[in-house]
Amino acid sequence: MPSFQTSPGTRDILPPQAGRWRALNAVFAGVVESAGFECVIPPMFEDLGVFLRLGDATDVVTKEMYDFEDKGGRRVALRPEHTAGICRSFAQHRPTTPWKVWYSGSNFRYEKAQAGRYRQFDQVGIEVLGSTDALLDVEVISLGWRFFQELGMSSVLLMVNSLGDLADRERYIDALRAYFVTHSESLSAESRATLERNPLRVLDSKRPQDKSVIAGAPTINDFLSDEAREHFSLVCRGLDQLSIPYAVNTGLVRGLDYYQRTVFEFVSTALDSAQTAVGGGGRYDGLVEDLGGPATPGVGFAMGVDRTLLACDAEGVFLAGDAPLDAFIIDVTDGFAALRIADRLRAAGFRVDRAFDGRSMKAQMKVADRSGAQVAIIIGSDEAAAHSCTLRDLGTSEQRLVLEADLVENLSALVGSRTPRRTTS
RNA sequence: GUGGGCGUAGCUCAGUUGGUUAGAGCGCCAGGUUGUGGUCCUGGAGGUCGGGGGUUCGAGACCCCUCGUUCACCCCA
Repeated sequence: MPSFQTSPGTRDILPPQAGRWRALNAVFAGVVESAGFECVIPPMFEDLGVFLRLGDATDVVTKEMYDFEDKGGRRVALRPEHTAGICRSFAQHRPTTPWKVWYSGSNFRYEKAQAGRYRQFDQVGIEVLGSTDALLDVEVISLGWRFFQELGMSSVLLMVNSLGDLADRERYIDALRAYFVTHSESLSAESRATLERNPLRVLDSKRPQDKSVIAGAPTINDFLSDEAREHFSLVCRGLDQLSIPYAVNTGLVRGLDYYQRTVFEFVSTALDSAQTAVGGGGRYDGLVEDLGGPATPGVGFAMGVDRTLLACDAEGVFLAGDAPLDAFIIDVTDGFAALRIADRLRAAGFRVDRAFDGRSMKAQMKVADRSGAQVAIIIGSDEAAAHSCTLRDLGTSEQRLVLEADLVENLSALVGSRTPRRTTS
């Protein structure tokens, strides 16, 4: 057992899995940049106060925050999500609206790890600040949908709901509390405790005992203002226009307090663990103001990278790996030819690796084979004497002798031409 | 934070009611093939059996503690 290993809830993303993460990020960036979103990179930690706006009744704030005092006596916290930091950033820099940004990075929550849930977890997401347009909600949702489509997933379901405006929501919470209180003897002990803190969360209970009580609970529908109802109706009509399938789920409440009006969640039916939500988001019109900025509406989503890849595994899709090598150089002389040729071919734009430690030709050939390279470039004493090398196609096993001076041309013929890398000389 | 399962080689796992030097497959290294990979054959390296304590003549196995991991709850991506 080594002296050190990863801390609980964290892990090393090793190749080839790490290559898949980068590929997923690339797919995401491609989707959202096609809609005019630009990348933003906020800090990983912020003043604790930024995150306290997520809601003092939420677990994210009350027990999962990775907070600490730094050497200057500041109370800071590792971000548990990106949205609050991005709203703080907006309030600080006041960019022109609508501000359409995307991000990719780690978040931190002090929870006990389980399938699809880690203390350090990655999300990709988008936020739009400065517009109340319901069709913007649709655009945001549609980009999330397209992301899963481009990964090749077919197990993703979209659930939408409206939490109404602040006043609607408060009236609803009151009604919900009153209802649950009168039925509290039928509720589980856990749900009774939840009821004290946040009646909305009781709707999320997965305990069978609570099912019937929840089924009879008042729904948010009856409490929506005319404006909120119209907004939600536009969202649904927009999704219809794009032929994006969805289900209205009046029990969908989301875990953070800042949501208003539209909320949505993407769940994967391919996941059989307890965590099936691969992403979610909604509208948060009061958050920027809460953080001391101008009253600014906002809408966005975050997708869990880990869970999305788990769902891809379960579906057997998006099995992207790292790009293979073009060539592997085998030098059984003094190694200088490999050194020289590798440098030249890389400058010419090829992906090239080689062996070290003066191993036997057989050993180097095995490494070349495992590397996935298409071509082996072999330099033995005969080739070295003739300023040449043997090009062996590892797929067909055909090989021929070429002059070192003609190497780029001959390799191009086998693996295709490449664009030379930029040099300063 | 609470509860259950599991910790034996790099990986996946065997290991009988406690009984000699702890095994297999895959992977890795070397050789067969002194200039050629993917197949095959042979050999080799690699383990304080998660850690600590206890029971016993004797513990990988049994007991306690601890750490880690995993699944679930809480909650969430």
